[in-house]
Amino acid sequence: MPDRNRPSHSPDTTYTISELAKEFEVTTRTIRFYEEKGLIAPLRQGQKRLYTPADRVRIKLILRGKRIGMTLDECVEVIDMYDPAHNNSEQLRSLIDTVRDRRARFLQQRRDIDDMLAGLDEVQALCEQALADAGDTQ
DNA sequence: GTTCTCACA
DNA sequence: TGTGAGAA
Repeated sequence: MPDRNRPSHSPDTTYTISELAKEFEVTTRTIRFYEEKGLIAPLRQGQKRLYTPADRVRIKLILRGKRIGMTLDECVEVIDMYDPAHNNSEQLRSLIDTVRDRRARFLQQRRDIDDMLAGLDEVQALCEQALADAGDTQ
């Protein structure tokens, strides 16, 4: 546990793989797997991996994307949009299109989830009504 | 505890 | 999309 005494918001804080694994409730194996897939690129201190706050954010984004059903490749696409590695105006226009497209897909996904939740509300209401009716006849 | 690689689903 | 095992 390096930087035990450094404030967690310090920009040069680093994390070990086990710290991040514990924090995000994944195995160290999983974090190495993400690295192998090119989703993160931690620093090295000899053989040991050292994760920067930026690496930590990337892992957080990966796991968030995963929770909403995105593939790792899709996570990469979204994460890369945060990267200001694009410079010329043609690339920037292209990025705006990508963001627009991604936004549209997220919005559709949100509408789908809302509809599914509404469906669950109906099912639950029916169940509760059925229980209440059964109670009346006993 | 961490690294890597190979196999496996 | 990961996990488990074995060896270093």
